[in-house]
Amino acid sequence: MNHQRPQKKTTIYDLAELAGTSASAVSAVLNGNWKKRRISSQLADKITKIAEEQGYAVNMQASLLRRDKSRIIGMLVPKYDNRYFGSIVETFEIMARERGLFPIITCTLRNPELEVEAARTMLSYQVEWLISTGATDPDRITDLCLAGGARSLNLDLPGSKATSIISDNFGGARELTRRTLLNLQRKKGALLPLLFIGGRGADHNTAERIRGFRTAHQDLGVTIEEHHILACGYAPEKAADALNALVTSEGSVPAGLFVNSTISLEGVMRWLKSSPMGIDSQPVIGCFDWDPFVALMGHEIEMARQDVAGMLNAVFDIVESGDSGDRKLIEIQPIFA
Amino acid sequence: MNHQRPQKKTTIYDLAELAGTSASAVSAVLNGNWKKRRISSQLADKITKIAEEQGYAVNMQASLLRRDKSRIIGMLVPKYDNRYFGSIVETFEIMARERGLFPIITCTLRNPELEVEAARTMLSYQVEWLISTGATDPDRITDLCLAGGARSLNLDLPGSKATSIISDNFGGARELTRRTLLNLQRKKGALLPLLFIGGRGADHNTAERIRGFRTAHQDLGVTIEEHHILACGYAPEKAADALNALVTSEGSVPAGLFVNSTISLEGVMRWLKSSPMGIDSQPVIGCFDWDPFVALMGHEIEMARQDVAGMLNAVFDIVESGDSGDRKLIEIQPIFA
DNA sequence: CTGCACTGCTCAATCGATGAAGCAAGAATT
DNA sequence: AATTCTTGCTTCATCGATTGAGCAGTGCAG
Repeated sequence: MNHQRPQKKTTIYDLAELAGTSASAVSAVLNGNWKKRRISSQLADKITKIAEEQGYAVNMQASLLRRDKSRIIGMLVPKYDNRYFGSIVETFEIMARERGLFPIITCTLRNPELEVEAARTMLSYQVEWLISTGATDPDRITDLCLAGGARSLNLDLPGSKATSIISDNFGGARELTRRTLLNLQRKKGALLPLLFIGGRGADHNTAERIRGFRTAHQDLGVTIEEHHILACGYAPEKAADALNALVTSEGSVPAGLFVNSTISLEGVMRWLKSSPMGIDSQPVIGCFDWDPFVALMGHEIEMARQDVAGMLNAVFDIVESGDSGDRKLIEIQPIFA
Repeated sequence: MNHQRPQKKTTIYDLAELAGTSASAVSAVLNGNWKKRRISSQLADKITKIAEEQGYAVNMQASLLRRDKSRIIGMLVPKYDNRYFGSIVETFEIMARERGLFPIITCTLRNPELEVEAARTMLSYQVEWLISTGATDPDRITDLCLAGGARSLNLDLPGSKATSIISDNFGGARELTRRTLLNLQRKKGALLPLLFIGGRGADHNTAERIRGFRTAHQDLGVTIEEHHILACGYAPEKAADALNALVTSEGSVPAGLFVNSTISLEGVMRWLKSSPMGIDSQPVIGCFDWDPFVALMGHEIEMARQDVAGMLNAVFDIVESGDSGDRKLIEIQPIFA
């Protein structure tokens, strides 16, 4: 048996006693403003040394209670299961730390109730800012923040009550569609309309991407089949089901696909793999989102990679300027390989 | 201009004034032990209603300062850029919340200094437990926790000073190797030794997987080529470089590969795609880790999927039993499709 | 009519860190 | 010698929530 009982925590009072001084001197030394408070450098050195020996760490709860700013920044994110959100979270943490902020992240599993509960918890922890990423009801969260003394921003999906930073979904989809149409022309020798699959018709991003999809077809003079716009949801199975239904009613699938996320693409690829169609009749694909393995799959798949660093730079510009002034919609161009 | 100045935060004193009662009654009501404190249900209802109207949220900093347990559980994770860690983080959050714990997660980018700094910060936030996932120096973190009044566990990579929960790397690699050898035999009609690629030879997991790799070859009476064990690091480029070097010195690559992570696999696949070898001479692959798109790639790739839920159940069993007693090594069997 | 139990609350100390205000002793100025 | 200034600290109130102790008022037994 090896009892690893963690020790009782050291406080500034313990350090003060060890150093034969007062807690307030210790506090002044440890947060670096001992010059302002006219503490001698001998005492400062002594206290610093003792603090190190004792492995002292401030009690943030006590410290933050006293201060007026928490320097905590929260983020709500739907899932960690794809490269887009993974990259958002990782970049967010790095950028927050670079600015001396402490990031807290929570995933809400696309569950509206969890979103609200998580937001409340974040407010309890005194976040100064709350970034709602891909939230189902961002305005609800903005209201909570407003009542709870925090500022809020929306990322990825826009809301109407706070500034929103999103991809240029229209422009990105238009370009992705254009590229995919040309890839298809190269392969088949003709301009043929694409199938749009994945996403929720009700959400802003999907609506804008469908608009870009339409515009790109128009640009090239291609007529869209209206029943080939399938905003069937994001889950992989939904995409597979939608393709099955299409084959049942029409006997085949278009030669080119616009897939609305890597999550949907997972369903599409699974379906294609098990489909009765021959390998050489595999469709040309464009995907709105990026994944490294997709880039390596047999198919040449065109991908629109959302500019995560660009979006988060915009977020932190606002956070640092402290300007939650008027609610803007900031659109960031996606990147093409 | 739309000044979204967040309001000053409501405290229990504000609520007490509004309800014409004392802060202590408000506190008792809001944390649900008003029965114990003999508050009438009329007053309880009144306070609850007012709190809701005001959008009150406790100040956790103040609350935690007073309580003895923080119910905060921290996790250090190297990256968010693959399905394994993504799944660990997501499952960790869910399980923590189910148990009334507040999870804080930080990624350390495989940077030893960041690991230590992040651990210190977590201690400042009064975590009760700190889970080090894939840490480069888990024992250092355990020491910090011990000094700082927290308990610690290691996940994914073991340490010597705290209980560690890891995959059964030996058993998993042995089974994965066996399956890959048989796949290769099915394809080529003969038992041929595999190439091991990826990971760091110095880390426990890679060493154990190499041991499993050897044992599986022995089991089937296949002789390993010693210079075909390439623990070249995890980054994709490292794997590609190692393969290039091999081709330069030997002119070709073995017909079967054991790839030590999806990250390394990314490099391997990239290299294969651009390699001069014909498509039908693509090697048979086994990968220690899982990714949904890999499962869909043209190749039949055998994958050992680490049992994230199983590992985290073991973590929370220990957390809940409060038993950091003796340091054990708990190994969880990976899952084969 | 006194004593005791019970109900329904309030008071005040406390958690640890912070910083404005103040104090004592020596140095410098008049 | 009397005064101001400067240095180097300490004291104490404060942040918001929690909780043991205590206090009025009512009900009921003896």
